[in-house]
Amino acid sequence: MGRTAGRSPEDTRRALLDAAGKAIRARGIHASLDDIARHAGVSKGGLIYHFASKDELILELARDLLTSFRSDITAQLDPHDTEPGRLTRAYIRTLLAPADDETAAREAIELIAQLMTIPAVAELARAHYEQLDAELAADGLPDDVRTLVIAAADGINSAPLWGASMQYMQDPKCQQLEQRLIQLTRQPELWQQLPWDAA
Amino acid sequence: MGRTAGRSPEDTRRALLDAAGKAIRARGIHASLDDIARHAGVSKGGLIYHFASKDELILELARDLLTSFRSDITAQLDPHDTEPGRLTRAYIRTLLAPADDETAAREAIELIAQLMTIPAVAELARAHYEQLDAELAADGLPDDVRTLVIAAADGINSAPLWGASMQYMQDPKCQQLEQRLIQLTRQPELWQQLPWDAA
DNA sequence: TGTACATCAGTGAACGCGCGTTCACTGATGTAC
DNA sequence: TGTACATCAGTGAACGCGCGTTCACTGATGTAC
Repeated sequence: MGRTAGRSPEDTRRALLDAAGKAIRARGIHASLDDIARHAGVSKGGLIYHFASKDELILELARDLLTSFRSDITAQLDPHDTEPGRLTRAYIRTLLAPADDETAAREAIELIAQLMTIPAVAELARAHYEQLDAELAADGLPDDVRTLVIAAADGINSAPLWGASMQYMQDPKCQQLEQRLIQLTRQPELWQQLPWDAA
Repeated sequence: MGRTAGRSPEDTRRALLDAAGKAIRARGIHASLDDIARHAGVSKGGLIYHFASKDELILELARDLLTSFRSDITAQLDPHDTEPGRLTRAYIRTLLAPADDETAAREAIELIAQLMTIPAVAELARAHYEQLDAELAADGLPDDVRTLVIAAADGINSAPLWGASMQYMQDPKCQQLEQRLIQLTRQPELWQQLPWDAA
């Protein structure tokens, strides 16, 4: 019956990716194409017109999520902040931002964890990770402080993966930690000048 | 043909769980029962004799992994250490221990991430998380230091999930961070007395 | 200590169904003239 | 501005196959006497 009235092909494609994300979050990687397609208001054949196979759909979904994760970080860059560590601060804000409705950053991360079963997705994620890691390394912070701060942000963010409730990150403890991590990026000497034992 | 010579049913069960872990790590949750069974030297019917369904096999595997993760932590407890934070230190050591052959702790964690698709596994993991979280909270450390230290350990440990190479944790940066996190659990005042801005 | 019998620990063939993929068609959209 | 035609954006039925589950059967093990 041809094109569904009032929707461009790009809209359909977008709807399919969104539906795929929602379905896979709910039912895991097993979510069927038929199910995904119907939730996007299209037939299975229509889905396959946009994405040649299930693997391709999933790969595109991963690409989409990784890209939007990266642009979430960029959006958190403070334009008035030109000090060393500005990207690291944006990273912290992105990972620790409370989960309001449209901040899909963390949901994206959970979803990526699911998609990792497909090798092509794992490879893609690895490439994104390396790129971001290199940029963070060039952000002007000393290694030891950056390692601490990034690890702590990653840890808070991945807690829900292991069973922590989603409200965990709203916890005042986490909010306070976020403030302190950001302060450390501004005053790395606070950490470095502590009387550390020799390793 | 009845019992295979020279192996007790418990051995077979153990072999099936191990094979399931290996197969799922390699091929994801899609790994077939036939494949798992054959790698354990048993037929598909033999597998189903021990585990009534695939979901049950996976649930038992998750139970096994979570239990061994927990006992890995206990094994890292220092019997001479009776100071506050001793469980936290064992936790740090467990998560940051370099991956030698038989320390399955981190591999277990990666595998659990895969198994989370099954709701029963997610529920089980949540229960384990809550239990451990409660014990860590009762470990005698101030909240802010514990939150930092646990988050940092979690972050380092979960990095390979997102694409970091497995050698990442062998990195001197991570080794140094481990030392410092442990020192912080012994001298929490180092962290608490830093001149923090008011939130 | 040998024998009978129940149960255990499997085998392997068959079934059936969910689901990814293919395919023949089709109505709406865009473009040339 | 209307018309013809190619292409786009789908539909929906059918196929086929991988895989989880069932089932009838069986040889080894354990136990009672």
